[in-house]
Amino acid sequence: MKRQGTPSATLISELAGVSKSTVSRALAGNPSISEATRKRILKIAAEVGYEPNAMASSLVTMKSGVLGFVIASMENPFYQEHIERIARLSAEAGHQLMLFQVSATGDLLDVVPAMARYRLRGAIVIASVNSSDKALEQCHRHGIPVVLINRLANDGHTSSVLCNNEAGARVMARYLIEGGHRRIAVLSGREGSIVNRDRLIGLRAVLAEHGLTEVAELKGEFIFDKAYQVTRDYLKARPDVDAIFAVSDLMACGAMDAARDEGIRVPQDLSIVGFDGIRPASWPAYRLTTVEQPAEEMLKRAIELAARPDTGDVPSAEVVYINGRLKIRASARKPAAS
Amino acid sequence: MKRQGTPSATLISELAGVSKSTVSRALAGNPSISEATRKRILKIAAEVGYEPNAMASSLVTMKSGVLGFVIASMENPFYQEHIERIARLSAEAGHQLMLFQVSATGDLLDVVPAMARYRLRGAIVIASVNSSDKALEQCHRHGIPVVLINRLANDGHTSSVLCNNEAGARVMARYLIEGGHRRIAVLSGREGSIVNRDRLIGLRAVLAEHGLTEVAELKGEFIFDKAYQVTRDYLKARPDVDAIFAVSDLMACGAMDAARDEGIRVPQDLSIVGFDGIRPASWPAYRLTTVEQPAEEMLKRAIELAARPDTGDVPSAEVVYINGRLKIRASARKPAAS
DNA sequence: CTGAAAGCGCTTACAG
DNA sequence: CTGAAAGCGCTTACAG
Repeated sequence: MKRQGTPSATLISELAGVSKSTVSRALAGNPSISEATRKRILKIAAEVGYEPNAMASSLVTMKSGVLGFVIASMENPFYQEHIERIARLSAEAGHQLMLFQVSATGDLLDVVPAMARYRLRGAIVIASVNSSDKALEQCHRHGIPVVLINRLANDGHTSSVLCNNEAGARVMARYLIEGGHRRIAVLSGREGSIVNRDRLIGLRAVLAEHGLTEVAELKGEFIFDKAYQVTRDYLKARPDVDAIFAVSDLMACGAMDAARDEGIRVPQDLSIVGFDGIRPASWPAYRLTTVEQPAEEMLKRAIELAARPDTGDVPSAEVVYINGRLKIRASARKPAAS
Repeated sequence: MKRQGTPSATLISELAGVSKSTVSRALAGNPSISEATRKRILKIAAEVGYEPNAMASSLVTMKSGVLGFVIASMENPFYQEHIERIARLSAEAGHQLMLFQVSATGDLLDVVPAMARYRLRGAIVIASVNSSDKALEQCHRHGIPVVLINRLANDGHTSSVLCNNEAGARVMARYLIEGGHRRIAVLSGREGSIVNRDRLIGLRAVLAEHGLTEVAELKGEFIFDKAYQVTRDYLKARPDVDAIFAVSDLMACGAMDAARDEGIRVPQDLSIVGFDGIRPASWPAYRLTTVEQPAEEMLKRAIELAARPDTGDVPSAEVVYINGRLKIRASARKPAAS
C-alpha cells in the first residue's frame, strides 16, 4: 500500500522479479545485464511509466546534470532571443537548464544560495548581470564552474566566452570607411561594459589608422528610448555626419527611428550600423547592416565549459573569443563595386 | 578525510557539536530550537557556506520546488520577452524554474520523460508547443499538474490561463468602428490556434453587429515575413480598405513595413492594429495600437496553478481568462473627440 | 529543547 | 549475469 504515487525502481523490481540493482543497471544500459532480463525490465518500466528519480541519482553519483542560466532583467533582446537555443543545446548535451534571474540592480550573489542548493553542474551568466568578485568566489567555493558571456573576470577560475567585439568593430569600421564615410559618430552603450569598451576600441583603432576620430559620441546606454532621444537631439541640428556606428542593434534601431522622425533618409543622407544580430534588425523597417554575434557557437562553447567534467585538479579558467560576421543589409551606403 | 567537497549537514553538526537533526531544524527555522543553538549553527553554516542539498530534501519530503517551463522554438517574441518575468515570479513564489524546449515539429511528449525524472512540482506550457492528449495524460500519470497558456485541453486535469482573446478583439473592433473604419481586412494567424480563432471570433462578432464582414482575410500564419509578404501583395492592388486587424503584433509590424514599402501612410491612408503587446510595437517605427496581454497576471496565475499544493483529492482543472487592455498609440485613426 | 534511527530512491563496490 | 548491503544528504516521527 506504500507505493501509490510515482513508480520507483523497487516497484519495477518486484514486478520483474529481480533486484533493484538489476533494474538500475538495466535502465542505465549496463552491459552486464542479459538481453532477456533487460528487455523484460524495459518493457515493464515503459508500461508503468517509470522514470528514475534524477534527484536520487544525482545524490548518489554526486554529480548533477543541471546547468544554471543566470539572466537579468534586460532591455536587450539579444539573449532573450537565444533562450530557446541554449535550452536546445543543453538538452542535446544531456543537461537540464535551470533559470536564475537577478534584478537590474542586484548581483549574482543574490542567486548563489539557490544555485548552491541545487548543486549545479555549472552556470552560465550573461553579461547584463552584475557579477561581483564575492559572488564569483562563492560559486567557486561551492564547486560551481561559471562561465561569463561577453564579460571577463580576473579571478583564476571563472571562464568567459565572448564575441570578438573589437575585431567585429574593426571589420565594420573598415566597411564604413570603404563605403566612403569619413564623419562618423558613435552611439555608445553603458560605460564599464566590456562589450561597449571593446567595440569602441575596435572602431577607434580603424578610425585612427585613417587619421580620423569620431565626430561625436552619443550616449545611448544600451537603452532603446535613450538611443532614440539622444540621436534625435543630435540630428536636429543637422550636424555634418556621414554615419552612426551604434554599439548595439537595439540602439541602432532607435537611431534609425530618430532619423526617420527627423526626415533624414537612411542610407542616402546618413548610414547607421549596429552590432549583435537581433531579429528586428532584419525587418524591412530597419534592414540594418550589422555584425552578428555567433550565438550558436558561443553558447555551445559556454555549455561545454560550464559542464566540463570535474577532473579533480583545478581546471584553469578559459577565455574564448569567437568572431562575429559582417551582415550587409541596406542601412549603410555600400562601397562602390570594384 | 571524507568531506572534502561541499559541506553537508553532518559537517556543520560536527563543527557545532550537535546532531544533524538539530542542524536541519535550525536551518528550517523550526521553533523548537533554542535561540542560542540556532544562532551558533547559523553562524557556522554561513562561515563554511553551507546550503542544504535541495535534491536530498526533496527526496525525503517527497515534494519538489521545481516548476517546468516548456517553450517551443517560436517566432513570436511575446513569450521570449516574458521569460525573465516568469523567472522572477517563480522565485518570488519560492520555486525554481527548469526549462524544457520542444522543437517546432515536436510535441510536449518529447520532454515528458525529462520532466518526470526531475519530479516536477508542476509545469507551464506555452501555446506554441504542440501538446498531444497522450503527452498531457502522461503528465497526469506522473503527477505533474500542467497549465497551458493561451490554449485549452479537454481532459479533466489540465488547467489553462488565457488572455480573454475574444473580448480583447471585440474591444479593438469597436475602437476601429468608432474610428470610422468600415472596410476592415484581417491578417490572421495559424488555423487551429485558439488564439487565432478567438480573436477572429471577437472581431467578426462586432463587425456583424454593424452589418459588416471583413473585406479580406490575409493569412500571415503568425510569421513576420509571411505577414509582410501577404500584406504587400494585397496592398499592391490598392484595394479599398480602411484598416487591417492583425491577429498578432508581430504580424502587425510586418504589415506596417509592407505598407511603408508600398508608400501607404499609416494611419492616414490605412489603419493597422495588433494584439499582444510586444516591445517593438512601441517603437517609433510602429507606434502600434494594440491590445496588450496581461502577461504579469497571466503568469502569476499560471504559477499558482502549476504549484498548487497536492491535496490528495484530485484538484479539477481550472480555466482562467484575464482581460487584455487596449493600448492606443498612433497606428490607427482615432475616434473623433466627443 | 535535542538526539538516534529510519527511510526517501537511487547507484555501486563487493560477492558469488 | 545477479543480489545484498552500504551510503549519498537530507527530514521526521519517536523518545526523552
